[in-house]
Amino acid sequence: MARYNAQASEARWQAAWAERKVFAAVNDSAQPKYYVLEMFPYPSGRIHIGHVRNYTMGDVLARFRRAQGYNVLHPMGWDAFGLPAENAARARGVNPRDWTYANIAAMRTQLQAMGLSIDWSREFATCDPSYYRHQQKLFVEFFRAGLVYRAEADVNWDPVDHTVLANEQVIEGKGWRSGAPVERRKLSQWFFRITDFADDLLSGLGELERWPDKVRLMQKNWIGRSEGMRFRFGLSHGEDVDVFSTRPDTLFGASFVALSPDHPLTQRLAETDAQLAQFVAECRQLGTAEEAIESAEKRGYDTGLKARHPLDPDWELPVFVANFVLMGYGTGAIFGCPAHDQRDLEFARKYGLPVLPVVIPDDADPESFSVGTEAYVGPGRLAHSRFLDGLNIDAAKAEVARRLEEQKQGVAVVQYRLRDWLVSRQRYWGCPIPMVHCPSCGIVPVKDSDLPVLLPDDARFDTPGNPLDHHPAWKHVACPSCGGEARRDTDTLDTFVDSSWYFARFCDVEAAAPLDRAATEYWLPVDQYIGGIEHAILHLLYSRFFMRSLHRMGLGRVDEPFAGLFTQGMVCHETYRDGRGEWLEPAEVDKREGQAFRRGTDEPVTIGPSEKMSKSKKNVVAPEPIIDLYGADTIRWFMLSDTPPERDIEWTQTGAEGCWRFVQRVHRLVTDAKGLPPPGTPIPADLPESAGALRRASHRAVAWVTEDLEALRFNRAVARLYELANAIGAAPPETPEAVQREALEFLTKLIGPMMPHLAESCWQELGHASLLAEEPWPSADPALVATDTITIAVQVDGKRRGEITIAHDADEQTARAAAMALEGVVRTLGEKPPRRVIVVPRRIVNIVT
RNA sequence: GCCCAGAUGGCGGAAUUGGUAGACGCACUAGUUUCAGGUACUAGCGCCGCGAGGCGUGGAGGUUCGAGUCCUCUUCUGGGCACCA
Repeated sequence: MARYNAQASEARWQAAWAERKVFAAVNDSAQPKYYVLEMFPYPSGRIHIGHVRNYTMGDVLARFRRAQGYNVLHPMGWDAFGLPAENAARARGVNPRDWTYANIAAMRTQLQAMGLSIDWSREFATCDPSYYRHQQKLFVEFFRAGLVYRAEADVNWDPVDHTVLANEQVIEGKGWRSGAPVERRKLSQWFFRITDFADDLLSGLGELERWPDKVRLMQKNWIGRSEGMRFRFGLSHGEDVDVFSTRPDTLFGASFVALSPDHPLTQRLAETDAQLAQFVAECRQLGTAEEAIESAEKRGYDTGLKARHPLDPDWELPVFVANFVLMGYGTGAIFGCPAHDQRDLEFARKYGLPVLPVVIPDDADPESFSVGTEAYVGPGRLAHSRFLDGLNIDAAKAEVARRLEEQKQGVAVVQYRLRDWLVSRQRYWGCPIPMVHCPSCGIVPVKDSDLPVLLPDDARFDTPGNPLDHHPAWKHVACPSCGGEARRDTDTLDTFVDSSWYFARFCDVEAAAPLDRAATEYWLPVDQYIGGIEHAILHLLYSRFFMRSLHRMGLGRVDEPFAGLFTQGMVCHETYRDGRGEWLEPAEVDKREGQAFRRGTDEPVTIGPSEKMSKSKKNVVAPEPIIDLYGADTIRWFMLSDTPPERDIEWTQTGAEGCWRFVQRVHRLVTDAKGLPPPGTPIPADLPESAGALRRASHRAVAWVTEDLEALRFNRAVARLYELANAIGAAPPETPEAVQREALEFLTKLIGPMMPHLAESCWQELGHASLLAEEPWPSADPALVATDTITIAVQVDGKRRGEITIAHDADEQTARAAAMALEGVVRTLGEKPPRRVIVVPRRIVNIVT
């Protein structure tokens, strides 16, 4: 019998699907819609095995929902702007655009070889001018709506490469490429006003029921909402300083006020205080360079100023500048309450400041309770706090708030950790910011009719810094407003902007406006979004912000872009090292009798733990050779098998071989079936007893696999399909052919979303002229899913002593009688009469002595 | 340091959500087929024990007729945030 030829089959069915445009989504359909999207890839040049897992999962869902009758949108695009293209240009002199589009072409071919049910007519890359022109248009809209603004900001500046670095690109205080110590510089930069939506982004998380709790929690922490008070201390030299605190209840435990080294008052004081200036400079240096390494020691500088306590004008507190007070949070100044804040405590101990507990645990004595090296942050009642004494924390906060607000000294505020989103990048390969700086008119947006602002083709990459800024002509333009000489903004947008709305563009890629209202309102939100956990905060938060902004600007109505989110695990592999400790690639290793050797030799190799695939450890497995050897269906099946999709999966050669064997086995089950009746033959009414088992197994498989796919439990669906294949293989030869046909058709349809090429071949083998991809999902007969007899366990005192098989609707008496008659039960009970018999219908019988 | 998640055979994992622990796959063992390798097929496969039986879901307690599942404490592993007042 001919083996299944995956290569021939896969090419053939891919062509058939393409020819009939099976996967084209229609924008006006009476069917319910289903939008499934995997996070689009960066065109690095080749797909890796993580992509294979990601896109396989999305494809299973897309095919499954399509078979269920949904109008499915399953598009693909390219997150095509970014640093690697520019680095390639610098290193090898290639044009970033040529490099990117060549990579896209290569990866498209590879993805298509996987047989994904993608509507390729909607493909675009974010570096297409036809995409980024709309993004520029949106930027102008954001600008007009006041949602984007320009401000001075401290940035990470690489003095060798002459560019701003993202925080992630600063490693131990040094530029990741140049190795030069990063400087902090104040530069004028563009910001998106994401903090405008802080509360909305936070409360919206509550409705995202089909998001992992973990991601919602991470976003919640990132937004970092704190309720507290901002209030004013009068200073001895006549100025005021505002502080923020979440614990105004501890105000009578205050022993100092501390300013950030970057606080404006600090700056002013430093102008006339050389020692302070020196201290501030030291803090700055520590700021970026050492922060990550050392969990910095608390250091302070006593300014000599005194602060008047807001609730007692006769009480003076020393004013310090302290290295642990951040300018970027709250007001950049705090009051220190050492007994109830760990940082304040460390600071107070170092500088000999008082430590007065004012919140006492309920079981402690206010007079003797003291704080040693651990600040007390638990619940309790106020003490040593005058009119607050005896109150609980919440009541004390309320009372302090009432008094300070009455005195106009303070106000209750909500503080967020979230900062506005800095989107300027001094890079070439990104979306140009469509703004013009005019000496007389200021900042003026480029006219709509002049969009897109195209990247110049003749930029040079042989000097450090921003190629757009260096370009001799590009930045010189006429002011859109007055027509005078002006200068383009030479920065490009953070690539996270590109990915903050691409899913909305997929709804109508031809639209003349950035977004087509009707199309986005039909398709959005994305019903199921699938991608890596590494985007849990930034990309997902930015996209949520974008949709809210578009709503506010009247360009959309959907606030939450992704109704369902699934974060899949990574693909891992064992690591190998030779005797000298050098890493070896999997292809350099042979395994025999559980030992590993360098291929073709007896030199032993040490097997290390399974880890995320990385070039440095050489444990990378490329998908192409696997697809060439076994076909796409085998690698898809592997990715879905065994490991739950949210966990890391380990790639193993033996596992892949097992999947390949199953491909062959399914094909054999179908081609070996002899004398099947024609498609559509009804099942005979009077089935022999022996046929019932296969029918029930088939219908149960349909029910269970459907359930599992709806819940994205692919590994369980795979296990059910093995069971069905086993049941078909084990069916007695006299099983009626119509029942065999039903079982084989179910098997074929159920594997369809996972191994679509094999399934098409089987479908054809079973005598069908149609494409399986256009066939509806099967449905199970509930009567056949339920069993008529069930086997339940019988326990004596909680220990299993046997099992009984009874009718599924057997009454308690029958179950009890059957249980009591069991040999094991009789023997265990002996002479003892049971005290109690617990019968849980369809579950268990437990006899208690 | 703070927050979150997890721990089940040699391995990946399943367990109808408090009711037969180990489905399904991988690996392994024995046998059949084959010149041989592979494939395919049959049987076995948590641990101890010849057996009856006993033990068993990181560890220690607890609730319950009954706990992998619930509660308390604890150990380890992974992840996120990191001076956020």
